[in-house]
Amino acid sequence: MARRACCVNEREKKGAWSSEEDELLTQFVKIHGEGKWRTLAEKAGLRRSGKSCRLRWLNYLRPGIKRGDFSWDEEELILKLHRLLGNRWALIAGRLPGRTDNEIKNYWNTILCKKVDQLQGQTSSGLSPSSSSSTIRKFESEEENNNHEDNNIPGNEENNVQTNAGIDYGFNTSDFSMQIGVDDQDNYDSLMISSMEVFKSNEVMISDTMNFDSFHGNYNGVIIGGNNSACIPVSNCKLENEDQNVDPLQDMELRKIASLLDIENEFRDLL
DNA sequence: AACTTTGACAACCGCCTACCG
DNA sequence: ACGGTAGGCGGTTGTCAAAGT
Repeated sequence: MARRACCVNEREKKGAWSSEEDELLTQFVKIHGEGKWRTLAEKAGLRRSGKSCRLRWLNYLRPGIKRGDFSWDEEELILKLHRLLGNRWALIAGRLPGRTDNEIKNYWNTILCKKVDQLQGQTSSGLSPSSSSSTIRKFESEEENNNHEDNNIPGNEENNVQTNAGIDYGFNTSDFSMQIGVDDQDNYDSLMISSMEVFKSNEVMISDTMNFDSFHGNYNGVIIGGNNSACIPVSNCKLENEDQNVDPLQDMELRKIASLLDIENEFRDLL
């Protein structure tokens, strides 16, 4: 269903928040609580969209937000979780107390992905061609994308479209690291997906919510790999004094993913 | 000193799902 | 069942300060 752009309002202010606006929002949330952001914005006299208020509160004004540099432990944990979860920043943030998904995403995009690239550069000689970053690319064009779409579940119609229990890996075709590693489009054995180099399964179920746009179904002999994860040395680490107050649903999902990928042992300390 | 480039990060945008009437 | 809204999420952009030339 097509949706109109929400919160389109000529009167709405955009751009950086002033300290006065921050104060207004903080006071109002303290009194009335979170939620109903649009009405909250109106009642507080803020010329901001509900979304903008929510974002500002969750990312900057909310109590307990940790600011400043990431510690080495946090960095390691992000690398490890990213390897497990891909770009699921909200899930990753759930494991780093005081850090927001936006902050982690920014940190990854500006710092960590470069480090990972460097690591891969140092170790690329030991990588299979399919797992080196050079083989990871965006779809070059809409046409190319459509070509894959046309071959959605190649030669496998009767086995196709096996959705499962809502497992959502959150990848999509705009994920820079996703590729279909096939020259011959009938050969999907080398299907490559970011961040899960060790993904080996005889029957991988991909849910409708995977946002692949063009890929749904069971794939035999799928190997999942990606430039973000290859050769990252991941030591077992835990944050010092880590508050383990983790959302049980997130916890379950982590377990589910690790189990599906058959990498529970590697991530045991996180689960 | 002036200009350009780069890095960091706050904020926005568009899409999605859940929920409600 | 359907349509509209709110909230959530990830990708992307805009902005500004620092670094480089």
